[in-house]
Amino acid sequence: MNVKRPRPTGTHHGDLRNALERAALALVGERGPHGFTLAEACRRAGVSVAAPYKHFADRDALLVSLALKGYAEQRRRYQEALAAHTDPVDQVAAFARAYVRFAIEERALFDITFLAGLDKTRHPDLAGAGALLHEDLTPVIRRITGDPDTALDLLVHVAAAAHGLALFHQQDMLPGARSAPQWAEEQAAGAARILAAGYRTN
Amino acid sequence: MNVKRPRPTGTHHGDLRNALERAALALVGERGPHGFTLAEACRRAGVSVAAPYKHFADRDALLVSLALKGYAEQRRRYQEALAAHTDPVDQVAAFARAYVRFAIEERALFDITFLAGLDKTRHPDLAGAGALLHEDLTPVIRRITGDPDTALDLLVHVAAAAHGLALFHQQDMLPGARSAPQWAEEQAAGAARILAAGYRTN
DNA sequence: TGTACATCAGTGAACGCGCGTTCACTGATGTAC
DNA sequence: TGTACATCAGTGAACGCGCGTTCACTGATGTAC
Repeated sequence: MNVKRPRPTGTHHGDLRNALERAALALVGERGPHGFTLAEACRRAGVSVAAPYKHFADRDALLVSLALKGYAEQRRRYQEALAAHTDPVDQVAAFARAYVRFAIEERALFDITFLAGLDKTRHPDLAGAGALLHEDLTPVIRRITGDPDTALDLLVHVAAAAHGLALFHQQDMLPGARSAPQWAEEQAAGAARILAAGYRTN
Repeated sequence: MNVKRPRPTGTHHGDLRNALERAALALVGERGPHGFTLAEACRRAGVSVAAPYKHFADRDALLVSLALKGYAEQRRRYQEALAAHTDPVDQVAAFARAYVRFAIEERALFDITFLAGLDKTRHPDLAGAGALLHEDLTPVIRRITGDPDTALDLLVHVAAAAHGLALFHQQDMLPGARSAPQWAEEQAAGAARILAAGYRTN
């Protein structure tokens, strides 16, 4: 029962596609949004540099595959956050918190979806996956402010605040106790509440 | 009177340091935060690849020099924004607008200061320059909410919202009319006002 | 159950590329006399 | 004003490196009979 046998059955890896994706995530986690190279991922998967081309068209295709997983995971988390509340302001706050939490807990996925510089015009699937997130959120925001136009404004504000807090946290730009992950999450929820309240009274 | 002579006086360029920095800015503007290479900058400055080492210790040193200029320009803009108003909420709104405007008008400088992945622990000057920005802003925020701790919270919220809006704009993630630069600026100011009001009533 | 065979996930060597950096050098510049 | 000279900003050739991608190949796998 050798669990970590390097090559389970002869020359066939058996799970190379996943192994490469895992290696890519690890690389981005260690080295930042642009830290992934095919060659290093192969090294870590214990495989020759030509092997990935049996599973991915090219280097970018592997990143796109991960970006799609990133969008799916985000969507799952946001839907869960929305479902946990009934009051729309609570829902928006929970979304903002979930946004920052995703950026922290799944930093590599977050980096790939937002900071790896993937060209969305060359990979239309990505644009579609991003649009889905938007669709899930708009009905919630509409309950806060009726006008669809200002509703979108509020959504952008909340997402921007969460995004900014996530990046500030990630880049260690927050001083002292504010560098804790919970602080960033908490503040994203707080900012979302204030913004929602501001839009409600308008 | 040949104004654009490629090499004004013999083998001496005369203004190579600046020419390299300008080429680097152009590269980052065209290719993104990681688009700068020493070799390409040399090509554009019409100079051999060894020439930069007479002016910069290495590749990173050139970027650091530009980052410092980026911080200085930001500071100039924020001080100007603050000086144009007396009411602290107006000042915070003007700061947020100036933040987004800097990101748009001086995109390459913005990218280098925030997205090029310069290691601040290896370049302490950068950390110091960032701290200066913080120092200029805290007295203004203190006038909105007396408690220094919540004042810092508000500052982080406003900066985060502006940062997020700037990045969303830069990455073309804002739909339709919202993709205009003025919209992003306007919304940053609006978000700052709402956040400031929220903290005031707390 | 045993054998022949098509499939296809891997190998390993090679390619061209652009990069950052180093080196001995050269020749224009500005200064001292 | 003219000349000798130290300085130093440039050259150009070379280096080693890691990268993405291609290619003919090999050998284990699972299937048909």
